[in-house]
Amino acid sequence: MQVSFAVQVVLTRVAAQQDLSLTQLRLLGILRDRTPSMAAIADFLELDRSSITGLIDRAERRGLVARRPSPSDARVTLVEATAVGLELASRIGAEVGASIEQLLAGSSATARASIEKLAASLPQP
Amino acid sequence: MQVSFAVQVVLTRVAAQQDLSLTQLRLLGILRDRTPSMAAIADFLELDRSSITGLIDRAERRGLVARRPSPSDARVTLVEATAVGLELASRIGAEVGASIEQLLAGSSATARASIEKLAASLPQP
DNA sequence: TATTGTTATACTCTATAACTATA
DNA sequence: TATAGTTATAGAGTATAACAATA
Repeated sequence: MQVSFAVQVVLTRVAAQQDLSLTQLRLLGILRDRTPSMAAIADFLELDRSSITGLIDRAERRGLVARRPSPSDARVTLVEATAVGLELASRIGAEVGASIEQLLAGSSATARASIEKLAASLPQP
Repeated sequence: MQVSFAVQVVLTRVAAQQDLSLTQLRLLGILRDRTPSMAAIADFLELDRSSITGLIDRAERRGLVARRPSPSDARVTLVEATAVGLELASRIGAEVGASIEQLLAGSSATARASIEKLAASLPQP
């Protein structure tokens, strides 16, 4: 639990530096390599679909993402990161990586291996 | 990060089962063995003092905590868990412990030792 | 009929700024 | 003057229920 909270503090701090919430940070992470539907985003984040509407509204207002109609199903709206959003996502990814690395700075190779093994045993990410 | 999110999912689920937010869950955890001032709670949770007013209002409305004047300083309000709040905190503590234990079910003794060592190396909890 | 996304509504959580009561 | 707590206000995040458009 301590480890968990330490990581959350790191993520929250990195997000706050870019004036983002943890949810917006996770959204950008999802959009780095995908262009999911609203429903798919709700599934990823385990939120109700009605919550996604506002989330995407706010991200769109900031120019980080854009809505696009699905070519195959007129009911579906796809969401993609803009160039600005992708750039920010990339910057955040690097920052998070560095911060986690720093968190692990004092831990041995065997400790890291143990944690990786634990992570692998967890329910699907 | 995977480990961190897995723990957060556990905590959020346990809190939701009792119709509590993660913040209310943390509050109850704090009050298990303390009767802090409003300001001290703000420090623990790293939130603004104005946020604590509403947090305690809602917990008080649910009968989980009670405000009490400080005997030594008339400006200070102390917060203590009620019997109901303590009972709930205890139940939640057991539930969280069991869930984390389950999360670690497949991991070896050396893996656990590594994680404990990492936790010990982290900035003060 | 079932699914997708939105709207309307309500609540929690959080912060900033202004205020009061006390020290 | 400085500190503790509250209020007013604003915004993000979240859910439930009802709805329109499409499949």
